Amino acid sequence: MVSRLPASFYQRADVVSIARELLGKELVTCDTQGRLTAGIITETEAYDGPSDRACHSYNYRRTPRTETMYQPGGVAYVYLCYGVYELFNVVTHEAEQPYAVLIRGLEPTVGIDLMLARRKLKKLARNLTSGPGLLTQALAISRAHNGADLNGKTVWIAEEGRTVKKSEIISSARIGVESSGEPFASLPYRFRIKDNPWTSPAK
DNA sequence: ATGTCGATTTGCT
DNA sequence: GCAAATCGACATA
Repeated sequence: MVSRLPASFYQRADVVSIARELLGKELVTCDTQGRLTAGIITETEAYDGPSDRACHSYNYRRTPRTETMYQPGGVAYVYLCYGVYELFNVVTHEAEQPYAVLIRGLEPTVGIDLMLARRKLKKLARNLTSGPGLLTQALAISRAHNGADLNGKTVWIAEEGRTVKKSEIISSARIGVESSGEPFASLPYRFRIKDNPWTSPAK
């Protein structure tokens, strides 16, 4: 909850390693009223920059939306998906190298009542934070956070969380990227904590 | 200017 | 199981 991952963690070149290492870390937000909400990261996906056709920055595509991905690692990339849901990513690598990790699932830890209220749910269940478009609602993350420094005061990722052994990491193909064609659609860039129920429902 | 499609989720059939 | 919601990016005109 307290000690934030240093910029050096995000600015490494290997986005796949970072996606794996983010499992077990704690994603925290602090809203305008100073209320904290957080959860352990249970599921991630790596987007391998210009060489990855499933990535928004494929072939160095540069638009108002993708501009954030070109910032130095350690900032948030939040974009609107299907015109409806805001998805939260962690920008990695150095400036001008557009790589990112999508956060797809959280195990709620702090401010559960507030998260339930934001999601308009009665009881604690997987659909509170397990899914990329759901966890942003629960933590009140929006495009206002796009470009936010992950070492700042509104959103950050804490080192303490849970230790995840390599043997506990399940890798598989990413979700919703079939149309990117092979080999991109089959790359094992989706990572989950084994046997953790707080992972996204999509297969 | 207009049409299609997407790193998703929900609600209804 | 499938369509709707509806913004940003792209292709075509």
